[in-house]
Amino acid sequence: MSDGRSTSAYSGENLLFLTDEQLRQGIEAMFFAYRGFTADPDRILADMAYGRAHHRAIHFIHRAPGTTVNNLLNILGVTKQSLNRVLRTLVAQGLVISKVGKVDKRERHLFLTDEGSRLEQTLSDAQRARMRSAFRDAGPEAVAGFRTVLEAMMDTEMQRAYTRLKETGA
Amino acid sequence: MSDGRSTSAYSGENLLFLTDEQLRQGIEAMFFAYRGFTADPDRILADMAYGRAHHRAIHFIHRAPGTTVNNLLNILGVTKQSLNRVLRTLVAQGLVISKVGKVDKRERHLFLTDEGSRLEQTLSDAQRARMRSAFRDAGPEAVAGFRTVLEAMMDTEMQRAYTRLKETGA
DNA sequence: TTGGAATGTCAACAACACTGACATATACTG
DNA sequence: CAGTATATGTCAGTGTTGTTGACATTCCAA
Repeated sequence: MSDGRSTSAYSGENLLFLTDEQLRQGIEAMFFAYRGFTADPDRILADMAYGRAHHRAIHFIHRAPGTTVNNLLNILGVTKQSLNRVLRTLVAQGLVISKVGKVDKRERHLFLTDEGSRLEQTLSDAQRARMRSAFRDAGPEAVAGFRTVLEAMMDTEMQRAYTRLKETGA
Repeated sequence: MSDGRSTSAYSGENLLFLTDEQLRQGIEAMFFAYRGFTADPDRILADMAYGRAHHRAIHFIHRAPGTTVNNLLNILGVTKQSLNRVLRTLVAQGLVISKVGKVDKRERHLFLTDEGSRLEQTLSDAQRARMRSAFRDAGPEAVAGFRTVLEAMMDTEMQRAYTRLKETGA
């Protein structure tokens, strides 16, 4: 499976960007960048009783208000027990409200309260500030490439979820 | 702090890629892509008694054989207690050996055993396969942009660590 | 020799994930 | 209506990974 430098044997095309060394640099770049990506919200959350899991829930409830628990479960890719633990605290602290569905009363639709929205703003401002700085430094072409590679790296189900959210937001 | 659509007010330049909506898509792309990025090694490790922390330690020991514990600590960004727990199991299971330093006997230099190297191969083959597929689908220009944005997203200390590793491997 | 640096170890704890089992309410289907 | 399926919530137990704090050991250097 390991190519070594065999990829450079492809004659006409320039496939040097697919050498093992290039791939490894990509892997390490993902690792270090993801640390930076989560660092700012993590710092904010550390002072409160919340963690990264709360941030994720709040983010996607903000993004798709009225989403059901099941929908959120699929997006976040965790078990219902794990999500429920997070949601329970968020509801108890008054950051999220859970409304029984009108057409299907088994479903719970999730919304941020004003306080929940405020926290979402604070967290996403911090995260966006870093993303904005990185985007600005890199320029539009680099950003387009960044998005192309990330989309190609997702599992297909997540590509669908991502695309659905993208279209919602536009 | 929140720009709204104010970024589009910049007259001459095309800064539409810096709107809040674009930034949010970037944030979500990072989230979903990182899941894909770790999914394959995680599946392999789930069958063993190891987790993602073991993978990271093995990766960087492979990358820089003979690295000291302290050096690894800085790269991984965890406490020595947390790393020590991982290293202890890896040494106990015979995947890693820890050699007392020659010039400074306080230091421990870390190396993979043959078995450790085999596991590293298995894990990195899986991770590289996904990265290779994503890179190939996206093309060289996109890959260059991907790397540019990720580097801009790192903390400065991590940029240094990343660059140092990059130069080592080249 | 004293102080500081590097490392290791023990203990306690928290966040966040997992599985498995079970409860409840609702909806659909035959 | 009876039976099954779905959506959600909850309890109990477990594992990985991270954290602090405290303390011992070893070694180098002033």
